Amino acid sequence: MTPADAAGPDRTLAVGELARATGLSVRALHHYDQLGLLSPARDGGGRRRYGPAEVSRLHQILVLRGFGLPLAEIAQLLDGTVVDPRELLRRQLEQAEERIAAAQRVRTTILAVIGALAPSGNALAPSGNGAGPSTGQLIELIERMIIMDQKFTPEQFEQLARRRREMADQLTPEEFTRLQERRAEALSALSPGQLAELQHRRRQLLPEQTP
Amino acid sequence: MTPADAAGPDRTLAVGELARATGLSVRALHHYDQLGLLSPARDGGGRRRYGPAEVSRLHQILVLRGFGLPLAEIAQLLDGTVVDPRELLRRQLEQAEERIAAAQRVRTTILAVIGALAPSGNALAPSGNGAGPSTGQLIELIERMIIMDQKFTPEQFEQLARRRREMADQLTPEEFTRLQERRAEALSALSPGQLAELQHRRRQLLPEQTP
DNA sequence: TTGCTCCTCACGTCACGTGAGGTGGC
DNA sequence: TTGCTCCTCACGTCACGTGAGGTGGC
Repeated sequence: MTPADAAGPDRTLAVGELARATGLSVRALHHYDQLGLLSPARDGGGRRRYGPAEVSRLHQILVLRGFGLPLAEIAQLLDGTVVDPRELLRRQLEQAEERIAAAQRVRTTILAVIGALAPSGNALAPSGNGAGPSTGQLIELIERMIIMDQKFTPEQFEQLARRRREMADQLTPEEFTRLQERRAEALSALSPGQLAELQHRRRQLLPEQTP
Repeated sequence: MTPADAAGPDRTLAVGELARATGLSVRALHHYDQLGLLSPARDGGGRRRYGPAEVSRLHQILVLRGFGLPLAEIAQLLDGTVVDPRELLRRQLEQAEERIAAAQRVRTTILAVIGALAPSGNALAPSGNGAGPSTGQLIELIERMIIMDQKFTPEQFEQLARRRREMADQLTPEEFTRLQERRAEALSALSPGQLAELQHRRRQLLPEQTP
């Protein structure tokens, strides 16, 4: 027994223990080690041993990762190099708000599509009349909902949804297909410039921009 | 001039034109071609030519991609193989709502941190007193905000924020550091089981669960 | 001796980005 | 002849997942 072994109980964790404790994978901890983000000491056999300092640092890593920061930036932050924290907060706030807005647009559109698919009130029934809507019809609907979303207020939108439901009820599948074909033709007849404009408008709606 | 050349004006687009029109990169269109997701015809020189059908299909691809669908699933959908559209809508709705909730938690926390950093009302001033908050202090704050978030109502939270601001004003940097050190010690003194429990609670708050 | 945990390569994933090196049409 | 667009490899990115093959402690 060497003097170094004479200390108290081991307050250190093996990689598997830490993984179980944090819900991370062992591989993730290996990864952090490779990056130099979290490099524990090694025991005689070369096995990783995480002490209080490492546990605490991992703690901080997880907090920052929860904010959506890339690991490289987390490393910079924790090592005190570069980066203005206030600037960082601003950026993360912006990104969070963009994510909220984008996801809300998707949510609104999906809800509208579900509503339009349920003329009799139950869109989620296990296919009462056979196969359910075709993919083509679905995409048609989605596109229309996206266009609707910003041209009308929710009230107008509700009105239109009702009308659309009535119309859809009267269309045969053949008519629906023809409608889609006419639409594809109209689109393909656009000049590149017109197409660019249309796509530009579309892009303004989908990825960014706070409503 | 061969008979095949005698047709009307070319209603077909080169890859670069389509890229400019849609805002996609040429590389992305190449990628879709490789995947078999969108494979245009080729001219004599082997160059891609996108006709009305391809433009229309790309249109649909972009709509579905905007929903967050992986390209592989988009391909299945458009080829009519597999996949129940209603099941898909349900899944995408769930995911959108999870994204909203997660991003809102992050937003709330950041706003609270910014508020706590601004005892004199202006957190974004270009560093009136030198360097701004240290990373350690920032992480301390963030952690506290996360814990606060679910233990208190917004009103209680406001009260605490005020008190915390007063306290922070009275703490010297040395005291702040000591506080953080004590916290790290307390954490490292936890048993793996206790750590697991703590991390489990944390995980329930951060990634999933609708508030 | 049998499990269990640990180790280090090393390739795979996803949706492209980014050159590298070369060809054809205006 | 000079640009511009196009082509096909093919490696890089980000945060790991997933075996592959082998070793050490209870």
